Amino acid sequence: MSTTPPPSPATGLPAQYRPAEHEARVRAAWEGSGAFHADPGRVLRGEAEPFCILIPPPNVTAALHLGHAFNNTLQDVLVRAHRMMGFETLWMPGTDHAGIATQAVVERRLREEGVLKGPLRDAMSREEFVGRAQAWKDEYEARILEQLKAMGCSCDWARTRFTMDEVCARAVREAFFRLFKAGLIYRGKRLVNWDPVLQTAVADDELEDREVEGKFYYLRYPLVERVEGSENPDASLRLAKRADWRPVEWSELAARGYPGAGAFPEDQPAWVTVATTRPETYLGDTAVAVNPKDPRAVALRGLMVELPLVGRVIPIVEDDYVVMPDPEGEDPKAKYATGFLKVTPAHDENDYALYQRHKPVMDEACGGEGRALINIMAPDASISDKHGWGDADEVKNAHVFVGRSREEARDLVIREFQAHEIGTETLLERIRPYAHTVPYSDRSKVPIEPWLSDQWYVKVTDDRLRGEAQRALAAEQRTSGTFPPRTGEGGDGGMRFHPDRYAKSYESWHDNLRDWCVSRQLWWGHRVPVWHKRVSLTEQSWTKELIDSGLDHVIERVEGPIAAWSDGTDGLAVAVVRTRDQGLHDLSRDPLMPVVAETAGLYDIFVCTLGDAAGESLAQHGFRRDDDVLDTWFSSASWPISTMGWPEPEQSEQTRDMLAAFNPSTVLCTGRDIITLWVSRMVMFNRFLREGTPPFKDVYINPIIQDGHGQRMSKSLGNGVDPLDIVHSHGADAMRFVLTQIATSTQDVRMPVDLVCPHTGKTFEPKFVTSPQGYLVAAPFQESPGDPSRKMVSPYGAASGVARPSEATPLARNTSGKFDIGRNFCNKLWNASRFALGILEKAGAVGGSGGGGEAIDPATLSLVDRWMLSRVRATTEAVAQSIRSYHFSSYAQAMYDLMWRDFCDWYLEAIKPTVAQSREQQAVLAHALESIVRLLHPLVPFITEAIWEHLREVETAPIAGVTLKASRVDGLLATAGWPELGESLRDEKAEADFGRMQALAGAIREVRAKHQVPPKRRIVLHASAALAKDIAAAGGIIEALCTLSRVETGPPSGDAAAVAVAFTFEAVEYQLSDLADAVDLGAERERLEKQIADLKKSIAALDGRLSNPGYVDRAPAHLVQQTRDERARKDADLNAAIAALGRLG
RNA sequence: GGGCGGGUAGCUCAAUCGGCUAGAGCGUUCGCCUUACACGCGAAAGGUUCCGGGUUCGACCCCCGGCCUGCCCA
Repeated sequence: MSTTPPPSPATGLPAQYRPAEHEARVRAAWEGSGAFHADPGRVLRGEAEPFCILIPPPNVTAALHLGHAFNNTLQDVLVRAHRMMGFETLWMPGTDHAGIATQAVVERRLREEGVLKGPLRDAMSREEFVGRAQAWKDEYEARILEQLKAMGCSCDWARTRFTMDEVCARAVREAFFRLFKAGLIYRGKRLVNWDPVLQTAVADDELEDREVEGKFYYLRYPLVERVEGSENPDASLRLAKRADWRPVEWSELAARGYPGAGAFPEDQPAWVTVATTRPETYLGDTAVAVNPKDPRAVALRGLMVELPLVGRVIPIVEDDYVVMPDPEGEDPKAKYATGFLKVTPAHDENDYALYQRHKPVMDEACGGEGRALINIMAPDASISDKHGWGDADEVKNAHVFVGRSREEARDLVIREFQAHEIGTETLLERIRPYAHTVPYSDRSKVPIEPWLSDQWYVKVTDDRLRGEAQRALAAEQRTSGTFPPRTGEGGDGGMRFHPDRYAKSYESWHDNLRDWCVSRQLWWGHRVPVWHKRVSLTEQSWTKELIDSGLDHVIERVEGPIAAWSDGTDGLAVAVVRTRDQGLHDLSRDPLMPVVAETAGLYDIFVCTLGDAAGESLAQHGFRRDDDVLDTWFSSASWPISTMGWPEPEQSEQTRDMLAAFNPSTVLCTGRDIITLWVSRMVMFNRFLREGTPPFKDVYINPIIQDGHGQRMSKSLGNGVDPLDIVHSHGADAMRFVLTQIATSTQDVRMPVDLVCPHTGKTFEPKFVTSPQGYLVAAPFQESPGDPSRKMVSPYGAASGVARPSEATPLARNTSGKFDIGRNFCNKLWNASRFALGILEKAGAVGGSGGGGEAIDPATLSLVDRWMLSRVRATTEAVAQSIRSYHFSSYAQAMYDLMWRDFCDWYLEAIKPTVAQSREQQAVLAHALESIVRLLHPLVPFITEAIWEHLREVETAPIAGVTLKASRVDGLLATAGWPELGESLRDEKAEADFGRMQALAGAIREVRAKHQVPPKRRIVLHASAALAKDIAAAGGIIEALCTLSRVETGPPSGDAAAVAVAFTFEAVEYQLSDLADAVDLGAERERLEKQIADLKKSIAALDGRLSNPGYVDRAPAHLVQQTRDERARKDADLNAAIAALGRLG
């Protein structure tokens, strides 16, 4: 049960809203009530429409920053609004294990603690490490959930998930299994981004490019030619005897028409010069490439190149990828190029691509299929002949390099090239400095090694995945037709992006999709559920071999090219067997059984199981489980269904009926970088695994929060602001209001950040420094403003680990003046409510005495009351529209205007003299305030709930057309009804009439201000009979708003006339008197002269428009008429002002 | 290299379909502790809508070219 607030009289409320006094109490009431717990039964029984958001699970590497606060605030705004609107609302919370990122931070912590010195794998067991990571996860999960709760997020906390918990793990296992069974997961040997420290593949988005002052090394490779008549019995050039090759001399090149050959000594051996930034990789070179347009290319045809020192003979291939040299040119590549490219396909992406184009000739030279891919490195990036370098024993001098690190090997290669000669020259031609970008691992901060390795791939390019993702897009958002037509499955066209321009990003991503490497060489993650054994199979013996391998019970069920079977123990597991990846062809089309003569041999058999029991039985027969874990995005892709208990939601009370009620969910809210990483994959998985159902109907892409320097806030940069700091300095509601207000559809948001001095509590702008990654960040140590002897640690200092807070140098909190608007807004709301409650209390409307009775007919109300109700009605409609279209900023802005401008500035001021006596006005006041508080609740839930504790006690007469449904749970505002104001409350006449009164008040106030009339001084308005009648009809509001003592008809007379001032309103001149004991004529003249000048200027502009025949003839008639009316009004105003000035003399 | 944004008051941002004297908040200036709120109230000043062309009766908005800037993808 919720904690009941003390029923303090509203008049006793403090004059300032202090968030800390309310947030904990309100939060406890919410959490105790179960108000946020969704009931799928209501959806399935048709009692309520579902509204569902899945949280983008924050990763557990670090606490949340303002960017997350932003994203989650917007989700909560949607969720709270729809809950009040009567939807059965589910906001599914949870966190993400973030495999590599978490493993990296946990490793870093272990190293800081001194637990870890050398490589992780030598220091502890997998189980021990996972335990450590689990502890980290527990710590940060708790912090993150606490942050979300402190922000007011109304998640269904009882259903909180973690991507590695049992429920999610079950779904991930099933998803992998079904994809595997469908032939959509395969094993491939590819170049990956290899992190040699963490020793895992990393994704492209886990890289950062760094500008490096490197060097270009120019290496001379001797040209050779096959000795005529030599026979190579092996057909393998690699194995060719030394005697089979002879050096080519410059004179021969000259004879072949090689440009420039004449400049070299005729009888000396000739070479080509390759330029490289990574000379150590030359050990893996398997070709030299030249551009076919290069004039030297023709002369080189038929020749080969011998790799110096190691002696491998490799072909020269022609490829237009090669940059032609241009020493004088602008392009730095051409400027530094020699026109010859060393090709190291196993250690460079571009070279790998080039190899694909020249595979036959390169493989042949190296001795067969796939042999030109020579991997010369171990997983730690040291030079090794154990990972695919097959000819290290055959070539000369190779072993001097083995065992060296990348850096040592580079130096050694250079020294060797310097020490050896070709003819009269050294093999090293020259070294030039060269600035270039090198990809570094975001996690371990070392250069990435493109590395050839066996990995698991999801065949996302298959139509069952990519096609489904493309067809999910709403028809009107599609622009390209490059994907196959619809398959007729449900869910096509069900998904829409907001703002819609992001649909294009989504589309083009899929157009250029490549298969997705899902294995990671980590310990923290979902372990790949595949068991492996290498088996020798021949046509005669394959059945026996498989039986010996423990696959006996499956043999009879083998059908077709892809074999699948039930394991017979738990009735669940099915497995698929695949052949070994011999080359680089598509494995999924490679039949295993039956074995035929040409495929007989060694096979790698991979078995995927659903349950571990099957795995254990395989293990007994020598199968070994894959060590790798899955890419985090694999489990993220399952998030929409794993959280709801797929594949067996009925197994637990928590997940029962959830999929049926809430999949697809309503909207996903996320950042635009996530479209490619996550959105696409969720769509593929959800549609593949649930018969075409998309995971969500809408995708809302929120802007990005930048710091004061325009840099994106991020965990890894360390420039993030803890939302709890803002909650501390401004309150959760102030933060939420401002975050909503800045969520426009076009712009990212800049958020200048200050520090709060922990010694003095003062806010100040920190000193900034450039971080090692090149970003502008608050210096780790800061000085207290005004007292440099007192120091503190900045949040960046703490996050980056550069500085550790202590008692003497405590951690400073962040804040930002941006949130003042929200704080002020809350304070305004608080005081308006306090004031209104005080009035209602005095009138006896609090506590059940003033309610009931006949509904008030709005038509009988005073002008200001009708106006207020009309404004509330209009805003309710505008806000609903803003929410429907995800225009968060306009929601906040509409509420700001309604609460502050309309309700406080005009309505409350206008009713002050009358409300105490008018029960009708009290009813309007109560209904208007209550509507505003309800409309504001999704934006500022704490303060509105705190006000509601008092407001819900108010009872006044009902107003026809206003429906404010009661709270559904524990009397909480969070479950109260969204205000419903009927069309009957629309009152355009009241809005127009009140608008006139506002303009009149403005005119009078301007005179008061110009003449510096003391605010309390009551003055006299001399109006025409007609205006006096309108003022009277408005019910005394002009008198209140302008501090008038009275309204007189007719001009001032006697003494009053001498100190009266004229002003114009609606082109008629009126007078104000009793402004002061004497009027400052100079000020009055100045005021009128300025007014005349302004009027003349706008009349000239209007005349210009009207004198344009094109405008009068072609513009819509009503606009032309409008302009003419405007012109007439201005003219009358002008005449009145001139007359007034004339009278001043 | 391809794609998508942004450039509007000193600052941060609005401006619906091409049509109001281009609007807010902060800051500034002037006057006020007016019995809800100084985290407030009243008033004011402040604009070559990045530059150059074009379409149009009319352009912050549409088209072309350029400059600056941010992001996504390769």
